[in-house]
Amino acid sequence: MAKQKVDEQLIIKESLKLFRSKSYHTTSMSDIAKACGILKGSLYHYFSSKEQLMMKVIETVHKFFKAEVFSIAYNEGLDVFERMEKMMARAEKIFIDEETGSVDGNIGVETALVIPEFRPIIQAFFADFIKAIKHLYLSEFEEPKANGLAIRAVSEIEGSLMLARVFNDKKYLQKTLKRLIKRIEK
Amino acid sequence: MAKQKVDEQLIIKESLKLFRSKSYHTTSMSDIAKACGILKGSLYHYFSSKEQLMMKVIETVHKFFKAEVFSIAYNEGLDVFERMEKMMARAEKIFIDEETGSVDGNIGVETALVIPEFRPIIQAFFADFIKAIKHLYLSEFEEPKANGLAIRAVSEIEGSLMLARVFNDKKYLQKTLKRLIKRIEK
Amino acid sequence: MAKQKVDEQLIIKESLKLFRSKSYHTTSMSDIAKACGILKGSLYHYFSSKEQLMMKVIETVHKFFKAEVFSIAYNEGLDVFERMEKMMARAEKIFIDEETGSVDGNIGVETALVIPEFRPIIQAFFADFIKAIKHLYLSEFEEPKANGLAIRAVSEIEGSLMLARVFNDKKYLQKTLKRLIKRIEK
Amino acid sequence: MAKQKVDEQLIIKESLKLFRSKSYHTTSMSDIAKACGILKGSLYHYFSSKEQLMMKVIETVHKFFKAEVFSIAYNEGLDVFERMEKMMARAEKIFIDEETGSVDGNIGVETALVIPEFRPIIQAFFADFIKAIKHLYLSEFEEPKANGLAIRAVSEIEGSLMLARVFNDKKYLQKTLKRLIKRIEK
DNA sequence: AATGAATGAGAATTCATTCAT
DNA sequence: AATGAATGAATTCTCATTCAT
Repeated sequence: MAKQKVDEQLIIKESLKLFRSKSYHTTSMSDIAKACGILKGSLYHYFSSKEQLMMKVIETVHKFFKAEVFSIAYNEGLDVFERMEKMMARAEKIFIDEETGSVDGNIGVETALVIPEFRPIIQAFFADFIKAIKHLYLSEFEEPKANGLAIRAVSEIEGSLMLARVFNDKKYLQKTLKRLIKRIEK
Repeated sequence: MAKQKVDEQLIIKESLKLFRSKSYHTTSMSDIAKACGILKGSLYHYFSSKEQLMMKVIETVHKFFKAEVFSIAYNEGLDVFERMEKMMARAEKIFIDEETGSVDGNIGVETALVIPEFRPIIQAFFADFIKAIKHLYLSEFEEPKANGLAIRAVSEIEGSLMLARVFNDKKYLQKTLKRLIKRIEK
Repeated sequence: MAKQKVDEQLIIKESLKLFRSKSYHTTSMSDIAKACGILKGSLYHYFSSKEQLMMKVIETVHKFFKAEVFSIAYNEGLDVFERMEKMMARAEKIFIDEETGSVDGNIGVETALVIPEFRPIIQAFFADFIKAIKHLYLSEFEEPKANGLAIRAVSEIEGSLMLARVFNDKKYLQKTLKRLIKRIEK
Repeated sequence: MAKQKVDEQLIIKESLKLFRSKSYHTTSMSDIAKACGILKGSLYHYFSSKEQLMMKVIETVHKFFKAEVFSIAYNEGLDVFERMEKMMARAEKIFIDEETGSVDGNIGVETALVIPEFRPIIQAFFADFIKAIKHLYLSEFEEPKANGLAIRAVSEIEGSLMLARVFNDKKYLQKTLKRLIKRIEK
């Protein structure tokens, strides 16, 4: 590791890692500070509270998915099937830790929901997720149908993500992603 | 027998309520004691630790689902469609709080991933869930196919449960359950 | 073990074992109850408090040493050397656990001294210990000298008992006891 | 540097006082914090646990004895008798509280037998104590004899320390120390 | 006598946060 | 910006003791 210049981005990156693997509640500010190579007190120069930090983390994830995953759905240069294929491939890469092969959580959505402040940003994330997939289905289906299919797709992804974590087996997720791609083909 | 204010069952019941609405980590032993009308220390008469208590809670939920939900899948007195219909109806009732209409968290899933001791019991729960649904699919499909469909069904249920919580709208769950019933029909 | 009829004596016996191996402060009433095969609350039928129990334990040890060890010093049927020899042999047997060969503490005198109520009974014990040895020395030495030698002997025994425990090696004690016997011989 | 009320050394010093007068088990972290003028939680800035603190305390005592007492035995500038005399005088000053005149407990000996982590450090302390006295005896006696005499000397010191505490009378210790000095003379 | 549920005070420890330097 | 000492409230857990049955 290079001698890290600590900045907001680094803190968010390290927090995300910890929140994903250990969940929000079992990650302490101390853990985060240690991961960043600074002291606990110094975190408060960048973020006024742990909740604030978490919100920035969720927003960052949201932006990242927007730029790296959801955007693919709107890429006019590819056909619908190609877009779905690419999107699912990208999502897979993000959800599965390249080094360990283990499946990382979605920042512990379940736990996060306990804190009301987090709800709107989590909602925004999933709304965009659904919207992107719906955009693809709209090429083939009418409005209410396309929306339902998108919700179902996101449900399947999130549910299989959970099973993958519970059983410590990325296959659960991978099969779902493949199935979703095929479903477009028809 | 001595003066008896509470018993194991009451503590488990109150803990379950709290764990479902507030999550494991944000529920303190103090909260539980208060809900039971006893003092913190008295809880340790019944359960040697918070983790122990949580395990009993998960086991209780597991047993309850076995008796009240999964068992329906094996009821030879009904046809396969009726069984699925009944099962989903029963699950719906359990997942949705009758009084508030809000969707409760799926106890422990989050913690299972953080506290290793919980993992096996959570796995057992989902294994039984998948098995029950697979049993229904086996009337129509061969072994590997039936298993895949069951995993997919559980994924959809869990994923839509999550969306229902995120958006505070039970419809997400209800639509999924209905869809699963219809899927059998065909 | 035969089905123990619980009585004061049994409780004292089991407490002594625990206090000697684990010390007063790290032995809980629960530990004692368990060792006796009864419930915590039942202990209070026999002893009004943990301190009360400890006092009875010390007194019992005192009486036991009086009857089994110190009395030997006053046995006119033996010569002084024989008495010392027998006394030390008896003490050795008591201090060293026959089964494990490990050296048991003196009910944790150090710890016990923290509680003022225990002091007089502990003093009485050591006063009698010194008196018995002094009685032997009086056959050869005058009053102040005999007393000094006895105090020194008890110091050596207690000090080497401590070293034996610290180094987990009964040799420290055994050598001291042998030396004390030889010292009489001259 | 930040606002500084206490430092590691102060905490160790205050802990030592308390452990010596009240023993490890009856001294709470709260007691220590109070003695240092800080809050309980702040102690954990300096020591990660009570056991850790105790270990540092024992080590500090050990170092102190090494520098202030045991070192005297190796002082080539003095003859053997002078060294023993000085060493015993120094030890006396340490064992007897100057203000109260009472004999303080020998920190940790009791706990060493109950908390396994402490045993090695307590053993190291006594090994060094024996070694120092043995060094003096080696000027007059051969190897095995010198060792035996040193062990005996330490036994006498520790045993009389205990009697001094039991009878609340420093004479027990003082006489032993004097006797040990005289024993060299001959 | 015995039970065992309940108490209530107190233990060690954790942690988000503040703030003087 | 950064430090790191200090806070103070909360957390899990322990334990001697009480008492209705």
